[in-house]
Amino acid sequence: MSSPAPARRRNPRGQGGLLRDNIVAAAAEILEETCNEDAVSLRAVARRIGITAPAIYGHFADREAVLAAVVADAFVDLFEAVTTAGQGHSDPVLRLRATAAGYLKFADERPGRFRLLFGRRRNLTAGIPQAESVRDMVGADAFGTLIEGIERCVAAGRSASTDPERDATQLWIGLHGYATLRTSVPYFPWPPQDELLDDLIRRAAFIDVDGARRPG
Amino acid sequence: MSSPAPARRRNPRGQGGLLRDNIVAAAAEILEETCNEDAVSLRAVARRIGITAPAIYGHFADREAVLAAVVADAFVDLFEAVTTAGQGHSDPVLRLRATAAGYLKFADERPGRFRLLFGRRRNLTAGIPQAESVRDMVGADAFGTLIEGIERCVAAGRSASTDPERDATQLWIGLHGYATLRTSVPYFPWPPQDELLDDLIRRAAFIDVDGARRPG
DNA sequence: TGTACATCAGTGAACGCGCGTTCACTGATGTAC
DNA sequence: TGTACATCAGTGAACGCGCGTTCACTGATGTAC
Repeated sequence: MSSPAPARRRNPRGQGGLLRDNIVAAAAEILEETCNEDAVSLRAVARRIGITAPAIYGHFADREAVLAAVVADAFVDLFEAVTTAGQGHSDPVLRLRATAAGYLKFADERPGRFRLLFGRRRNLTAGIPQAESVRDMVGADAFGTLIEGIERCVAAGRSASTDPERDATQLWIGLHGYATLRTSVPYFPWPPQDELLDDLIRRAAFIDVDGARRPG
Repeated sequence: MSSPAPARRRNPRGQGGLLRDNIVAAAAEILEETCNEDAVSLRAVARRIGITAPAIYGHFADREAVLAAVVADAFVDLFEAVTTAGQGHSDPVLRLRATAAGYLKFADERPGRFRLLFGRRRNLTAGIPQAESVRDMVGADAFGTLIEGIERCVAAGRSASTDPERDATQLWIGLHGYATLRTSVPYFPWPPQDELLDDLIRRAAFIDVDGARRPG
């Protein structure tokens, strides 16, 4: 694949954590380049940083632990991408729209991480308990951003939603379906993203999107 | 993984095609059991049928060709699952609903094939040209079933859709998003499938689903 | 009906590869005196 | 300020594994005479 990185100066004592970060970052890079989690081998990671593979065992128990660290990072990344995308819009409809676009952007720009998060049913999520309510679910923060976005629209009289949680679920499903399908079925004559996003929001959350885009 | 199959009686001359079918079937089985296309190795396939790996080269150029054959089969399977699911319903709304449920059922019962079809962006779809219109797209048959389903509802005065192609796209996106998310985020408090499916159809195709389920 | 033979489906050994993981080790770094 | 030493981040060789693919081959099968 890639040629080995130049020889690396070894970290000073007590700074082993730096290498740990390098390992996770390198694993994420390989993941993004290959979009294949099986391609993230300890040897490939080591090669990229310029260390030897056994050095990784000073920081992680095994290969699975490295991947788990990448997943944890990716969850944080996704949450940040979604929440920051909506900020800066005072109009609640535009805000919700930007939030939704943030999800699509994450999937587009970090396909490897996106696939890792939502791809093969992993042991990584095996320990996560079935949530009774959205409120106490893992990842509730990110999903809550969608609910909140719809609630703002309702409060502003811009959405006819009577059940923001239910409608947020529909919106998430639509966003995720589009994010997934457009990469796996690229030859489908997809409409422009703007148009499709409007359709999604309009239908999921009972919002007149055109009214927000062309006010007056 | 699995212990080798018992010794196999060799096919009579001219019947080599039988082994070819066995190879594809075994590959599909391994795919379903592991849900991981990288686990479909020629050696594992051979082990399962009770032949040696090099024998596969009499029927396929290489490993990629075996996977391509599985994909081709899976496309046919999906199309059949979707079309047959809707048959037998005279009510157009119930018919559309059953068609949509067929998609979910396929994803649920054949997750390995489903992932292979819509998973990692493959070389397999690299040669497929970008479609200008849905009509001349690869897989237009299966998608056409959705369009047709909506058109029937419109014709029966049960759907307010003014653009069945566009609405079928929304329905597909929703179906796919749900099929994907419910397996990768099983701990989410998903509503019952019936309920969610009604929501999807109602919103995507402007249909009063309750009217069809509780007639009168 | 009997025999020699060509066909070809499938075998078995071997190749070079990258992998996860182990183990004993090295040698630069910081510290104690 | 100088030296001996303990620490520990990282090395290098080795293990056994499964992989895709190649190659020369074998031996049951069907056919020609």
